[in-house]
Amino acid sequence: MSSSRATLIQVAERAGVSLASTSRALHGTGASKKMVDRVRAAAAELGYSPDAIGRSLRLKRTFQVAFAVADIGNPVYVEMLTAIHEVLAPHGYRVVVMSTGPTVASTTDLVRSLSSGFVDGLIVSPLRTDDALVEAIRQAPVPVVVIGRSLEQQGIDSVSTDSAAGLGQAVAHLVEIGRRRLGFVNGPLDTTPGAARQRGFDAATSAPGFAGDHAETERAEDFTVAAGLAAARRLLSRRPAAGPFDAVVAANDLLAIGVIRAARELGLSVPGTLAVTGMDDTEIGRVFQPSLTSVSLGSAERGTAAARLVLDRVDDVAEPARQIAIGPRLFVRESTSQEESAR
Amino acid sequence: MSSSRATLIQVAERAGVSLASTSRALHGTGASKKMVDRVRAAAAELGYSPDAIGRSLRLKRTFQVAFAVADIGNPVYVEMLTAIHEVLAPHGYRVVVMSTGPTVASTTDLVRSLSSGFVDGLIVSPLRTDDALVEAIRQAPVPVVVIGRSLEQQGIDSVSTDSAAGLGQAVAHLVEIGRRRLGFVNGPLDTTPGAARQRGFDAATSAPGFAGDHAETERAEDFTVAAGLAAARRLLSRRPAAGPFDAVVAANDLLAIGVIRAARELGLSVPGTLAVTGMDDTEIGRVFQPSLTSVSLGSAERGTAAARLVLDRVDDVAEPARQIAIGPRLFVRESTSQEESAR
DNA sequence: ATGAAAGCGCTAACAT
DNA sequence: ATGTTAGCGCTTTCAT
Repeated sequence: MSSSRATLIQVAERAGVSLASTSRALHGTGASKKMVDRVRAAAAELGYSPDAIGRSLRLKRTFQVAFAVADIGNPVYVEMLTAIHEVLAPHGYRVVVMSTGPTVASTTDLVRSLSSGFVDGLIVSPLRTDDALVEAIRQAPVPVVVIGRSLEQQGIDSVSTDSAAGLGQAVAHLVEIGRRRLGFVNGPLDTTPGAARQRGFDAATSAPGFAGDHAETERAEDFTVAAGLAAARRLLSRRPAAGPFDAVVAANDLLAIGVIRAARELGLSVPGTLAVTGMDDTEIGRVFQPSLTSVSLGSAERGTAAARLVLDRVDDVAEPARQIAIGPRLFVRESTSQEESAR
Repeated sequence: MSSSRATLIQVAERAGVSLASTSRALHGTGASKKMVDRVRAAAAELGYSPDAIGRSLRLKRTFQVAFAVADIGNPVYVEMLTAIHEVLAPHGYRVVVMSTGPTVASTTDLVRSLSSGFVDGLIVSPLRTDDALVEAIRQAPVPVVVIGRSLEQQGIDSVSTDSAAGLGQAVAHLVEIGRRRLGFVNGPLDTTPGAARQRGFDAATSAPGFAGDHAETERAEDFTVAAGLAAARRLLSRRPAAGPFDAVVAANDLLAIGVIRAARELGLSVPGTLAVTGMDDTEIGRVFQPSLTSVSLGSAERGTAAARLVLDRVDDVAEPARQIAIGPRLFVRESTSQEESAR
């Protein structure tokens, strides 16, 4: 750790020119070649590097964008973060990771804290949403992009996906491979994804064309492996009149892994006796044994889209709110394949 | 998004008092109750919230700490990030995530960029280290804490772990459960962890007390599942004179998962025919099937320790460099247990 | 093309 | 206890 750093004034003195010329020379805006050389040399001698804070104060820009999520441990958010970073870094933006906590109130507080002005924009993926949060977002002093639910109506930029339709794809696939008695392990219903996925499952299994014999939901406390394991134990211990479950749809990959572990405990082979699908198409699901059939909701694409929206918004504040939708897409893997290689 | 925000001057005008009194009243330092009430009221009316940039410029503190890693997708770093966040957030610090890229040069650049002064400290976990990086860290204008290799000699705060010893624990365990022909799937040797783990494996398998019959290394391109799969295919296709491998030590959990997938391809049961150990004790390893025997290097603890070091350093710059070591610890799970429940 | 000077929002030293 | 004022490092208008 060295002593305090050189300022622009010191560079100016060293070069024997004015402060203004020094600034201009370093930015290459309207300065003679001679001036530029002279100033550059002085800056190099002093090991000068511009101060981000002074610059921000003057420009009223911090070159920082925050990404706020409930749980950075969830692989979905990590994927989004990586994608966001890739879009923003080339534009000179740093990404600040913030933890919201699971409640709406804590998320709302965080959005309100933006008024301290340490970021130029925010990308937030709230697990739960209410009117207060929506209002806080509208009042926010910097652009906010929401990943999760469409809030175009409310005049908020958002990137959404149709997880209900995604659930339909999973159900359709299971029926197509001959499964008839479906269980659904969902997360908490009061969360945005939980509610959407429940709607999707209910719609798919109550549609006129549904060829299955039975459909039943069990709710996990949380979108985690442990909660999925517990929920699956409860679900699989029940014996529907139509016969034992031959497939379980899980609301995300972590829950699906919990389901598979529960199946193994009960001596049910996957996918032989029990086919299992996940959602989010995570790396962990892809490398799991058996690898997980999963509905991709385009985590990386959503991150990319959100980052682009923020970038646009930072430049042009006036445009009307935009909404970008990323379609779900099913990837079939071992956990629903009849011809899985023997263990 | 509302219009521009109220400043302290505006609050002062509204309250009809001086700027200084306003600042003091809001901080509760030496102001009468009357003054405090008056100012608070004015602030509330205007919806005032302090500007982080103005404050930073004056205090020469940003209340930000950066965490720089090569690959935020690696679960180890996510665990560290979570731990760092938990320590720093209560102290009012935000955490900025930065991506270094895999090379030393890019990491060195990043450390040098600190001179722009947008953070009060840096926690960095470099995959590779060289003299230039060490020098850049010493020259850095803010405290830097290194997670990975002990750099106490160089006067740099660091949090290390003894992964070589950890490898010894894995080898000892395998020998103890009767395995005699060990393969080692390591990552790149020119990385800090790769080199340390190689030393650990070599030391453990060439020690006088080593009861095994054979020990051989195969190097993966990278510390990932895909690289582990490829390396394991190469390793397992070889037939040592002493007989086929009955155990593989992997340099981390991701590689171990790759090894298990390769074993399955080749029809080798794990742990029956082939016992496999990982390292890092990640969530993904714990929920994998079979769950992974793994050497914990205390990712969360290292993150916590690093965050505390930065915090101390921000307050007191003068203290001599400190080095904190977190001991490795073996967790035995299904991938090396003889009595694994049948699939 | 160059220089002088204002001012971004805040805190703290100094004066009253 | 309260007010006045300087100044953190930078960019940019304005004048030359």
